[in-house]
Amino acid sequence: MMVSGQRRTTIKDVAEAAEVGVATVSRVLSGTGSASPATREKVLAAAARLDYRPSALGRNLRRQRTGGIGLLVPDITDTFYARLADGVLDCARSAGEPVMVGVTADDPEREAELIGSLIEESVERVIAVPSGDGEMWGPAFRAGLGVVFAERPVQGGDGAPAVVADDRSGVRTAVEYLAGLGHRRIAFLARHGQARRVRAFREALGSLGVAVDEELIVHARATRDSAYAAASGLFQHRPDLTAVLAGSNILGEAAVLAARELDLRLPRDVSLIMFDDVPWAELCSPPLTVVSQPARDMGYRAAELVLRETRRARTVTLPTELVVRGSCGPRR
Amino acid sequence: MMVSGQRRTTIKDVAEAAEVGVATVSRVLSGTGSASPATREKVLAAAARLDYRPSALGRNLRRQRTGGIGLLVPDITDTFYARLADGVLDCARSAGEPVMVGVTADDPEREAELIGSLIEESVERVIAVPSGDGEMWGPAFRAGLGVVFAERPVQGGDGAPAVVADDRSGVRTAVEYLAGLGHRRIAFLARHGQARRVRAFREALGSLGVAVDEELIVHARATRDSAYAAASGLFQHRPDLTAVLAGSNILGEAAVLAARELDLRLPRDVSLIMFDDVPWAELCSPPLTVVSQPARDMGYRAAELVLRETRRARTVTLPTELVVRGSCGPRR
DNA sequence: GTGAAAGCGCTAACAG
DNA sequence: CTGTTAGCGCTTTCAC
Repeated sequence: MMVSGQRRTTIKDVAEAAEVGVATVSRVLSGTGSASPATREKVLAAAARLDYRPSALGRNLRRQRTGGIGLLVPDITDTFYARLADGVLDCARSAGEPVMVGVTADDPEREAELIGSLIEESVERVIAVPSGDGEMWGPAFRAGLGVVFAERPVQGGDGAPAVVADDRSGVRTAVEYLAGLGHRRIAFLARHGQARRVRAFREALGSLGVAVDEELIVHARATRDSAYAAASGLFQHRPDLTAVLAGSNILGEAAVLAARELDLRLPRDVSLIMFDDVPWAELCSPPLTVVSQPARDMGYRAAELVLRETRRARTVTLPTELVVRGSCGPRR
Repeated sequence: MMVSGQRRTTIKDVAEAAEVGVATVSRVLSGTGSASPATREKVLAAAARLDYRPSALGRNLRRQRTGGIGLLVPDITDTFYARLADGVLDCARSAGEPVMVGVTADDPEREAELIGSLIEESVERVIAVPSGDGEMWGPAFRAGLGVVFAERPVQGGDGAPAVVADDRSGVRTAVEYLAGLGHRRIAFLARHGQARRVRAFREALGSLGVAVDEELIVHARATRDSAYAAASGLFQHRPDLTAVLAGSNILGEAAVLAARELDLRLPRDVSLIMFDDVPWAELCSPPLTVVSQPARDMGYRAAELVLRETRRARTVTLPTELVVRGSCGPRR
């Protein structure tokens, strides 16, 4: 029977069992250096017999570096970030690296705390969807962290690499499609932190010769409640709008709900395009036209980047695609 | 300008800067033992000035225990598990514990690998949705890991605690509701590993005096493709069924898609109840009647449990609730 | 109240 | 090819 307070099997135990020195065990097990076939066998056998697992703690402390990578997302419940995380996790797993996940709730303060605890854990690589303006990343850079941003680049990001979707082209394509359907009063539901998309929205409108109506650009915080309030408020204050571009799936969901609540029919009364393709977009009534983003790829690429080299700052831009379904119609 | 290869600030640096011994620094910073107000100040000041963060590596190695907790889920992309993870992450954050997340894809082999790497990282507490029959958990128990299972208990689980939803009552309520609507040919779309729910389904049917038709119990693997294949196959092979209970939101999604593809109308041609309430259930057409599960709470409770004491095995069962919307109708 | 010193498990020099 | 040894950063006796 197994007692609860058993000591962990250490490299020393293996060395004794195999009747060799600890260094030899280390060499054999880590594949470094050389060892005679005979000793190699003895060590392997002993290790297997004792069910030995080298302690990452000891190794990391000695080598002065931790393998693990940190992942900071605003909300793991949002399928976009869940898919992003999935990509990161997959890449990390094939590299054998553990991943520490933190949820920032898009709150810079919470983000700073999480960065702090990552540093404390000696995590030296982190992939993050930065909150706010990414103002909390100074300490991280100073601590020598290898950072790759995802979804949103950071302004004064000291040239930290980022993996982002092609917002400009995504927004432009959506707006042009809407304009082609005759729409002129197009609203944009944005989350805080989507400055790039808002800018792209203004640009797209401008190059189409449509005047920008600032009231039609509405911002929400990253919660379902805030999203709903924003969408509902928009529909009520501006019953003259004929189309909406939602900056995220949460905002799209809110828009569908709010429209339904106010008895606005899609696409008869109002057309809707949502950023990010999610499984339910097809199940919705009507099926939603979306700007799909390669969320999983973004995560995977970010992980690849952070595992290689963070020195040379690059920004990887991944393509978006307009997926036309049934939520847009001609201007009423 | 900051060079890249800077050494991490250690307790020794702080000791020197404060002109005290390292032991004193340790005592002050960890709140252990006593120190004179004067030294206390000096130490705190030095630590703040140097922006010192104690290394969890050193601490854990010395104390022979790691704070962190491991979290193993089948699929972080499934909103049920994402919400579960969210609960865990939230609880862990308020306890200041880092969380390492792994995706098992419901594959026992992958699960075993992940368990191994958690042990290697000296993680000593783990929350897991076990894959398969949970046959890979022997080594974990042997290694002295504190394990709490979530969603599914493990049969010979050595009395490891588990936090689960009340499957029996959830299934029974759903089946009774369907039966009350006149349905007799009720199918159950199950994921592998949902043996409890299948059993409950048989029981519920039995106590209602409805014969169990084994062909109406269909199993799928934990992927969207497999779910769709199962749902589609079921509808095609058994056009006589009048109601379906889907064991997960992935299976529910598949059922809606498959039904639509085969031109079966909900709820006219077939009634559908799905396990797990998700945001899109309301957006679906028709809105889906569901058995809601407190996914987030399950995660939170599991984290609380694993952070306290794992010794005394308990199984926490959380209630489910039938949320009636529009996907069920009287037998056609 | 405080400092010196002994390791925790591991790897990388350095001898042999 | 292999064993001995010196730490990595930290906490914790144990003297002072």
